[in-house]
Amino acid sequence: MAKSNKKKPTITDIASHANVSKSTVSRVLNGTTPVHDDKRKAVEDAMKEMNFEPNVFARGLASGQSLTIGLVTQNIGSPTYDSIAQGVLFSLSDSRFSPIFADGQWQPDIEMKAVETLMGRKVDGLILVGSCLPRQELDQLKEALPVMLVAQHIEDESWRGHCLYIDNEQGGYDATKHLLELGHRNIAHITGIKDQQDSIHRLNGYRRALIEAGIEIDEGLICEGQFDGNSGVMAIETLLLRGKSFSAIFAANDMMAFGARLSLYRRGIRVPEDVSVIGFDDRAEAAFATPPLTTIRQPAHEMGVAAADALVKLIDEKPYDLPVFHAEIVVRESTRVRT
Amino acid sequence: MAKSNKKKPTITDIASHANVSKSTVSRVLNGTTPVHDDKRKAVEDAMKEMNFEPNVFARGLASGQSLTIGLVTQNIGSPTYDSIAQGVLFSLSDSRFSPIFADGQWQPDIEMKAVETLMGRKVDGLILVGSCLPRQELDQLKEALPVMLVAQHIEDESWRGHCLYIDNEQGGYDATKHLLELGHRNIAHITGIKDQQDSIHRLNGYRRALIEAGIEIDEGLICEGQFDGNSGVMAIETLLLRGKSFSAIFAANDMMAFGARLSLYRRGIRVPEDVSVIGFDDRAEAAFATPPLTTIRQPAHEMGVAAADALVKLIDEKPYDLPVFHAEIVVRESTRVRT
DNA sequence: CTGTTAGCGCTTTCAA
DNA sequence: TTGAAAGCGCTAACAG
Repeated sequence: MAKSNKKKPTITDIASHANVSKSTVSRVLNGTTPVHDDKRKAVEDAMKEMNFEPNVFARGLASGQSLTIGLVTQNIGSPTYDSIAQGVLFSLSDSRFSPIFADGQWQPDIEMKAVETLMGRKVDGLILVGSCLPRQELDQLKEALPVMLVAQHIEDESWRGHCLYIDNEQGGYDATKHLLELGHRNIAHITGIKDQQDSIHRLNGYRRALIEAGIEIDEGLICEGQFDGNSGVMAIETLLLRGKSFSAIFAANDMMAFGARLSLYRRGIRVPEDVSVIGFDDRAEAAFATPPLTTIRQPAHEMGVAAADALVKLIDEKPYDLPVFHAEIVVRESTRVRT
Repeated sequence: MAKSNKKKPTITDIASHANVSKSTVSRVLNGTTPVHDDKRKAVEDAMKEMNFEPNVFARGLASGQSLTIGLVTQNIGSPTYDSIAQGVLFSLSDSRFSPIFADGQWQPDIEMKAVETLMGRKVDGLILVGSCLPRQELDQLKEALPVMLVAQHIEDESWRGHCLYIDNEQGGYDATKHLLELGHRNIAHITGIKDQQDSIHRLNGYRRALIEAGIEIDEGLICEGQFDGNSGVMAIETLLLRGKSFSAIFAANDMMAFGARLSLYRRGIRVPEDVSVIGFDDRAEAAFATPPLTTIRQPAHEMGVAAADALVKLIDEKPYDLPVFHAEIVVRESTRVRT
């Protein structure tokens, strides 16, 4: 494509070139109404020949559809969410929709602004990844346009089919169970951001596994983290300060697991010989940590793809069903039998 | 915002409400022509009161401007590029432009398609991060609309002010120099993807530092990698297979450094006691690796911000100047004096 | 199945 | 400075 030596052709040009009316051109463009094969052919040829591309704005103005979908993330550049976004992009890349991004930065008011920007651009649908918006706002949004929630679960009939998530409770349970099966009894847990859904569920899973195993929960073994590397480091310090002894740690995400592992390393506490460590997320680095980190993998990319697919179906008012996603444990070398 | 109980107001509504013509409303909206203060006030009040938002499509159709900028990345979800994208989003979030994304996946033809999609949406400007397009295509693009290149440097007068990059050669030089200053003489290098600009420059920096230090370059100490964790692992194997001895490694990015470190760990070769390792990027995990990784930091976020700022200025035909970015070394614990 | 006819909401001459 | 009027390119009734 060079600089436009000729003006871009419009449907009017195509119409006259193909000896039909604008409407007919529009019809073959949108497939809204049957068109005779010969006319269709003529139009298609003309479009090809003249290198026609419909004008998005004219279309949007006339139809009210924008052929864009809005993607709201929290803290772009963060672990799992990136992969989800990636999946969304991937899926959308061969649909007729284009994505527009906005970031909520984990703050409801910023997220609201982001959503409004997107709505201002008349997106045909919205994908919210890890939204922080209050339930009420979400309900209103869903009322206004097709919405998919990713990495979030609203337990209400009205949201059925609009939420895509993994069972974090189960993930937390599996992680803890794995440690239990290796013979560990004193298992510490570094939680995620307090009050955050994922954190709570993972913690609950931890509790359930322990209780099922008949182990009394020692609240002193539970440390609050912030999902970042530093809180992993701090957590170990806290644990040690509390004088707690433990032979295994379940961190609510990989970054904190890395931090914890570093803190142990600094103190000469070996992983996994002295302490087993398990994370959550399976970031790219997990497989190359020393030792490679056992963790819970979220099928983030797949979730992104599924979310986008579902949203497009939703917009088109076609039926769809949401695949069920499971977190799966990836056993590597940071966990081992208690000695 | 609830379900639209009322239709959204248009400038016509505002006009009648404020007792002026549509044109006047348009003028205060765009500030294209002076408007009397009292009329302006009336219009602004009406807009506020009726909660007016201009329709993007009508605007785009009438003006030809879309108020969107296209962001083309390679392999979203990858290290530095993410942060750049993040910076772009950040900067754009309080401009009048919204970003649209597309991914090139490191493949010129896919990237070209991505660009075309974006152009189809009439973006007002384009930011290409680590583009793979041939020079000729890029020239044509720049001819057609405002373009900023990030993480790429075209040395030509015509591209001055359109490229944002760090000096990778200098980064490679600094990394190697650091190792040299610690007394290392046998320094291995794991390169990035062959023929990729960044890789080449980092390699050149490595060479220059060695030559300056009067060390003859041993091609056997240079291993080709792919920027991923695995190639780091492989590189060490190759090096060992070649029977090369080395006391330090400069990996062209952090992921490969992690891989290399893991491979050494598996063999009981200690870092940094036996071998020093330095990476490039300063990913979030680098600070929490065991031991924390010495690396070269790219100010990715800042570059994204700068690129977006510059592009907006470019679109508005305002003057701007590009800040100069430097890679800086972050010394942590994976490198130490040769013993 | 196809053409005609109105707009969609805004910008932009052109006069006044 | 302001208003009137003519589209921007396309979709969507409405007849035929």
